[in-house]
Amino acid sequence: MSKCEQCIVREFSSLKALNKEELLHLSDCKESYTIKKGEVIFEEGDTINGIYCIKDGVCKMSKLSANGKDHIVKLISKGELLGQRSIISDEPVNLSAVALEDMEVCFIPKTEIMGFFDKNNQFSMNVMKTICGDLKEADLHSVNMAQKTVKERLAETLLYLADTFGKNEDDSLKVQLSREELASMIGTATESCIRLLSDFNKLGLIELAGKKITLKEIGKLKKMAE
Amino acid sequence: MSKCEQCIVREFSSLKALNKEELLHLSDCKESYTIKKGEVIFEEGDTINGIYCIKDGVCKMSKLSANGKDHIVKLISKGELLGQRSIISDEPVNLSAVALEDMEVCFIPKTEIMGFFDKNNQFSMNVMKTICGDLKEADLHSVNMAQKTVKERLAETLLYLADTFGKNEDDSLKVQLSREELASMIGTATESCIRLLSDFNKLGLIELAGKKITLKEIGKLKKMAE
DNA sequence: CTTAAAATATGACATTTGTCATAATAATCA
DNA sequence: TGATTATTATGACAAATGTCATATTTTAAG
Repeated sequence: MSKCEQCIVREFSSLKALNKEELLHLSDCKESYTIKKGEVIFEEGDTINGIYCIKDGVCKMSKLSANGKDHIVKLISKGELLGQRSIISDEPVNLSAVALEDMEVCFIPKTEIMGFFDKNNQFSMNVMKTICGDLKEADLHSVNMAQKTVKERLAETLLYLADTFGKNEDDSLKVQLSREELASMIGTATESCIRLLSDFNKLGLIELAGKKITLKEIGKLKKMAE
Repeated sequence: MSKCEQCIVREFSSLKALNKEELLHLSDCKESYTIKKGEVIFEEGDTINGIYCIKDGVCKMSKLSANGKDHIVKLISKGELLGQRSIISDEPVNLSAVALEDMEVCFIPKTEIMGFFDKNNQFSMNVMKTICGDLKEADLHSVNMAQKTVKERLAETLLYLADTFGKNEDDSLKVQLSREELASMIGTATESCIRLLSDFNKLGLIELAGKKITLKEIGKLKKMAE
């Protein structure tokens, strides 16, 4: 079993507040998993008994809307914790988590986390700050959904994907989403998303090669996203 | 100066975790204000040096979108705390707060709040739970904005207003929003909002009398909101 | 009370977006 | 490899929504 003390990823999450003793204890009770692309980590409504620390890979967090469509609320990647809200609120999770690539995660039992909350004030503050950041993001996201056009949202999302998850050597976006997934992120019909990507392509803003998307005119895309 | 110890509103917020000693101290350093309808409590980008505890009244929390329109993200009323996110993140506020009715609020300095975080674990947990609840709401809100039609969002919002803020003796909604404000909540043009209200009115789902809106067919509205 | 200003309402029309059909391409599997 | 299926792409059209013009009503100011 790998040691949490030597795990670099820990430094990027609230867990950085833990001391040596706490880390040793954590190493003993955490469980490491490998999750294959497409696999479900948990589903909306599930009761989870701990949180997941993402060591590697990206997953989508989505919610089923009333009309039966899946809406991707956000993407989560290396260094982030999954399921904090559910544990703190003591409620089932309200979003589903599905791996977009092969992932490495560690599961930390609820009891352990609650212990940290109890004894490590800095950890609590870190978690609180993270959730506050999430809340700010979420509010901004609502406004964008409500006020921006589909075209603006697509441009914005492409830029976000490039900024957050980076590019391959050939300059194409690292996270590969299907058109359906991309549509579900920006909140539109798959066909509309495809059509707009085509338009962007024809305008020379992006380049399409199968599933690969390459941003060509960052400046113009930024202008387009307003 | 009123005593926090005897304030009933406190029982509805995270502040319920405070003990007698803490409440006495709080009474000394808090400041009570009256805010008139339409007055600004703070604006997006302001640095605030504490949080506001709403004793009475309702205010709107809004964000300016890129196209210059104000979008109302949520309404806050009696018993809620304002500005927690900003204080915890140590950042300017990201939403503006404007009174929709005359309000009574208490201002609690940041130092005081930070002290509670430090010494009162239950208070911290309460705040965390509140923010987690807000986050869940915000995510749901995003999905609704992205997936529901304007009509559905209007029906939903009317029901929300009735549920959350109640009705007057004549059965009309207690919180009075202008058509423009209502439009800005559901994320649509003012004219579209007016038009749909007219439609609802003609269908007998609601009744319009000036600014007053009365819900007539709750069941049908619920079905409409999906 | 009268008048000006703001808010609400409605029509006409343009634009955006969704839906359904179908074709073209890519991915998967026997 | 070839056949089958899923994904991507595009056209045609319908529905939803936004915009602008202009009444009508309500509210506020003098």
